[in-house]
Amino acid sequence: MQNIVERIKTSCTVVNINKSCFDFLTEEEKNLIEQKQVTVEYKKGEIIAKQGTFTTHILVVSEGLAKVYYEENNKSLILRIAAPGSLIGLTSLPLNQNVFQYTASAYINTTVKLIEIDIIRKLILENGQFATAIVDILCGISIQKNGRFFCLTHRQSYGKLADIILCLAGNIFQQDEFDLALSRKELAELSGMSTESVIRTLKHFQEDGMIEMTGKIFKVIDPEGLYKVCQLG
Amino acid sequence: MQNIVERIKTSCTVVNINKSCFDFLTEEEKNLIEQKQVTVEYKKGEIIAKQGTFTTHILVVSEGLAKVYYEENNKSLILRIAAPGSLIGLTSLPLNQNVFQYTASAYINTTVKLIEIDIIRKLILENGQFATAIVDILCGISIQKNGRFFCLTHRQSYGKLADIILCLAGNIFQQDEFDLALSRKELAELSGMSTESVIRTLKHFQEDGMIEMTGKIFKVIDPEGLYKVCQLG
DNA sequence: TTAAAAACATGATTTGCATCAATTTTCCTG
DNA sequence: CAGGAAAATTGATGCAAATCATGTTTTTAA
Repeated sequence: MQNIVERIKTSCTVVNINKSCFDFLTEEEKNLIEQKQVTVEYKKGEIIAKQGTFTTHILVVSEGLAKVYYEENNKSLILRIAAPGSLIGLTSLPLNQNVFQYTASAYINTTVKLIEIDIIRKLILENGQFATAIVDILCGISIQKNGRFFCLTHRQSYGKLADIILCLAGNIFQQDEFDLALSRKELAELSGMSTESVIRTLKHFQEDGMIEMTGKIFKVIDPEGLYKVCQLG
Repeated sequence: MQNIVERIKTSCTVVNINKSCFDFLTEEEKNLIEQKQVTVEYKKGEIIAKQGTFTTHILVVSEGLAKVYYEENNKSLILRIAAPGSLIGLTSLPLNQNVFQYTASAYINTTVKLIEIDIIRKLILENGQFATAIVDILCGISIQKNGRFFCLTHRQSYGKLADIILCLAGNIFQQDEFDLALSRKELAELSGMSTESVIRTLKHFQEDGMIEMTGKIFKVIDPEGLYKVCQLG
């Protein structure tokens, strides 16, 4: 299963990072960061960063799972899920954009490291390898977002939900069976559909033998089938 | 009018660049680029870069207007409009992502400069100011994409079209009256709706006195009104 | 200059999905 | 462990917008 899910490329909501940008720092630079670094723990549901507030620090998710979403007119759009290793707040790097461009909240209990954004700016200026790594991260987020964008605008409900399920199994939990931390409502928000539709569609998938559910325990039985649903519907 | 449109922030499809990243290069570095630089002219409709092909060069739009779109399953999603000054192909900067992540084609006759991507990579590594400028551009694209993403997923037809019209007037043509180079079909593609719906909605806007149309000559009469439509519908 | 093709327009029909309404189940918390 | 709240479920209804069908105008190219 693991192989299958890995093989299948979904418009996933998570960006996987192979190598941390911090690996490219010198000992001295690492110290500079660690000196001023602060670690904060957030409980499930708490807001980690609020859109529109000043970005004084870049956030590094070290444990847990965060939801990164854009807000406008009391509506929200989930941009991505930040898993351990993800950076939050990079879009505030430009000096004329010194405010969070999105909100981040904790799906589950989440630990975050805070690094002064000016230090990051300084490192980009001074360490080419680090700058390259940051560029790579930004490009990765961009590519992932294109896929998700396409998914939410061009697919219909079955395809959208199938995509999210494959993403959760393949990228977040990385196994075919997992205890879903998200409610149906959150699943709905993630796939851009109504809660009721999510429930009906999940039931359908179960009846077709593509998934199994016992409460919040999910099991993906037929990833290839789900993938086909993505492509068609 | 110019003031009004500038004041109104839309989820616009264009990224405006105040300062070029190339301004941060030394004379020597500029020469390095110009030595190997090639200029190519594309006719209306021609493909400038095709998704999936190897990115050997970064493209700089110097004249004209290009459509940047993501393709999948014979469907396409317009990511942004590249106006003069825009860079195309930055998402291929990561070494493990050496292929165009989207297609670009010319809306109208367009002139493009080709710069070897390895030179750009080298400059990011060596020139911190340049690296910072590239990061800024990537962040700008990201922020713009969030707005567009939200617009296409959370607004309904009236709001989507109003947004695009404001964007065209305010950011691309930068005046209240302009000769629209795009067909209704292209307008539909941009706003993620059917051609017929675009036609009907435009008619509505005209009847409500918000715009005037004579063939392809567009005039925005009531930008505030259109903006309200964005917010509500 | 004329034929063919593309773009524009408008009315009728269909449909995917949200919304609404009403139960049942699960999960907390005092 | 009880009872109140939130979450999950199921069915009925409504609607925005796509699709279909058909006609008109404009553009293009031979």
